[in-house]
Amino acid sequence: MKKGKATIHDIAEKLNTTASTVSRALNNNPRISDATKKQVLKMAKQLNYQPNNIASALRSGKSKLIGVVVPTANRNFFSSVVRGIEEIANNLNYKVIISQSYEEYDKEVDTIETLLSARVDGIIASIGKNTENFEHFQKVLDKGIPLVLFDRITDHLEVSQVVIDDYYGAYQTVQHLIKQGCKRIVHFTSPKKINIYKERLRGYEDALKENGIPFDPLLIEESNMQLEDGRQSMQHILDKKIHFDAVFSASDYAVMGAIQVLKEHHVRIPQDVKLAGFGNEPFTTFSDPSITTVDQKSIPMGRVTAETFFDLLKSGTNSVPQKTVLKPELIIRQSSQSPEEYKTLNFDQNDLTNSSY
Amino acid sequence: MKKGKATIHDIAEKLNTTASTVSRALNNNPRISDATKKQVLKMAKQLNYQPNNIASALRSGKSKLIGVVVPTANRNFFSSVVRGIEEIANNLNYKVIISQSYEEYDKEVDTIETLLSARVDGIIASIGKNTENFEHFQKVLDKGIPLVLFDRITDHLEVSQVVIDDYYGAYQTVQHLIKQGCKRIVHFTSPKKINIYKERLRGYEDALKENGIPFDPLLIEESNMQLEDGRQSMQHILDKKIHFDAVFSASDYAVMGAIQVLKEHHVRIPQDVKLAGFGNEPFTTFSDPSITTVDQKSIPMGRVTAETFFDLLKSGTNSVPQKTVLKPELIIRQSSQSPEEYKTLNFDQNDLTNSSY
DNA sequence: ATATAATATGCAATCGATTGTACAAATAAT
DNA sequence: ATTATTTGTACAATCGATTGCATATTATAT
Repeated sequence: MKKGKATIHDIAEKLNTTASTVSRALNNNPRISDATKKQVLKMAKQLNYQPNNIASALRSGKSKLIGVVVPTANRNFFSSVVRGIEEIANNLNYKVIISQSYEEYDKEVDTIETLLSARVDGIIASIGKNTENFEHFQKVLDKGIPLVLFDRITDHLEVSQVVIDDYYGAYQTVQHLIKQGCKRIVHFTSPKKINIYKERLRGYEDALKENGIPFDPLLIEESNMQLEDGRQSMQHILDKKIHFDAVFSASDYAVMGAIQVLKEHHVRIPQDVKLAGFGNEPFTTFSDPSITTVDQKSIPMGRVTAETFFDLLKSGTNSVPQKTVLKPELIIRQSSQSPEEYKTLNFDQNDLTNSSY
Repeated sequence: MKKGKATIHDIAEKLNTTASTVSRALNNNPRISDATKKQVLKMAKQLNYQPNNIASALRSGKSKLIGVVVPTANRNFFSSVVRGIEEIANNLNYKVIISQSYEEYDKEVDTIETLLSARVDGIIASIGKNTENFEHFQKVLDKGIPLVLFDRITDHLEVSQVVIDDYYGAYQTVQHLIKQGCKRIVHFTSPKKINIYKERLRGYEDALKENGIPFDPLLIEESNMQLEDGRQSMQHILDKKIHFDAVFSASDYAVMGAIQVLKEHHVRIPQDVKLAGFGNEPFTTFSDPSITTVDQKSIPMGRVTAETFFDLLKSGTNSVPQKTVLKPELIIRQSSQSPEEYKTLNFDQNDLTNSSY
């Protein structure tokens, strides 16, 4: 029916006024009388007017878009952070463009480029595992475009950051395992020494030290820490007949793999070996046994990240980079302690062929 | 160092030519000589020129943005579809804005509004469970903006759609369970009779009929089909001492819950009860036992959806809506048949307190 | 050599909203 | 009543790229 979309000019014409007045009225500019505002609003509704954000963005230089770069949206942690960010952003009338880097450096660079040319007002990002060069982020900073990093951060940039205390989370977890009587604790970590894995390793080491348990490099398994990697790491430990009584994995996925392998070898969990992961992925609750893990406070992290971002947006780039550290929470489940019903399950113990642990 | 970003005017000035020539050169317009093009490209690089998509969008009416609405990005299926869409879109130099409706009707309406005012060139969506009114989508169609629906569709709109053959997937699964000897097959479905659940139920019914097995309403459990719902449904069946030997759930999450409850009652899987889900969520591979399920061909679905979308974009809205149906794939795992190693696990059978199945 | 066609480039309007400045009307101050 | 002040609107430039049309240049045909 109606032809092209209505513009402020159409509204102005109908009202025998000008576009500038209409614009100001719509933006609730104090210089416009209430009477005119009311008229304009009414006519806008009548004409089914929808503001053209593109035009507005061009003129004002503000797109009201913010780009969020995550390694993958398909991870509870990241999608929850995004949800937290969206919450805040939408309240402020900003829209969020989610881009995935898929842990690929090239994709990440591309994606930043894309967001910049989409003229986002700022960028929130978590760095991919394989990123070792940060020029693309530096470029963002150089252009004076607000940038906030969360979780996967780097020291190579002067930028606001929001992280959890990975050190503390790991430390608490290992302390817990030790309290459960474990002394030979395997640690799954990544060869990529990005901040989160470095910190978790440090927490592991310090907890051992504090309890007078010697650090044994044989207990450290490096991998990409997906499920399959966890399987291989576990298998590797078993094959080498390394004595161990617990596993602390920097990733929930890897610990899941380890559990599978242990089960296949009829190792009892948690009686013979206790395990803990990191991340509180949903499957850790419904795995059998359920998995002790560290919750990363994803939604709060999203909110805090967004708040940091909007502070930055307001204050301009001159403000000093802020680093916020959130406390993670250790969530103790079956895999690291023996609840009653579990003890009654009575797995067949004759099948314990591997006696090295 | 460099002040404001370079524009085509800056390039033109340096080259002693005009913005229009530069614009055409950058867009590889055949009316510009190769020599000039080369010069322009070189100068663009030199000035670190970055096209202003906003300006381009305003003038051309094409934002090169496409909006994708999913109930939640935090589901393997949806994030994979998005990945498929991105693949195609990025190749064509389009960017994807992902929006999540979180299965909330209001959010969905809002999100569509937001995308429209961001002036996306079109929308790809999967409808939330609670959406029963489709005016917001109709509005998109009325504006002549390309719209394609995938997976969660509706008959209330004349719109291009991409789905898998849910009927076929369910039918195959139930046939499989019957071949395994099952005759009393519980079905978990949703009270929301959206297309996918209707079709899966139909497949279930037809498979039974074809095998001369009577349909028993007592075996149908309706819920929201999250993990907890699956637990409750299973518990409900057990409490009512309804005889059954299999569960076919329209959701992987619900079947996971069912498995937990069955285990708690020391029901042996798959010896006593066989189970199958739908969706091929990652956890179905590493659950114990691993879960038979239906793969929804998410990446291909994403690709096909994107292709359908871009066809529509090219041909204009006058083209007839297309419906594409992809074949899903039944993936048989431990939960529905007895592999060798499983038989040797020897769960304690004395604990079978519930003898009603 | 002149007309015709083909090729390459420039001019200027345009997309729709924003905003600094100018101006008119209304109100207040003298 | 006249000037000063406030209040409300209008004018016109602007953001940066695109594009129909005009024009200049070169190549081809006659």
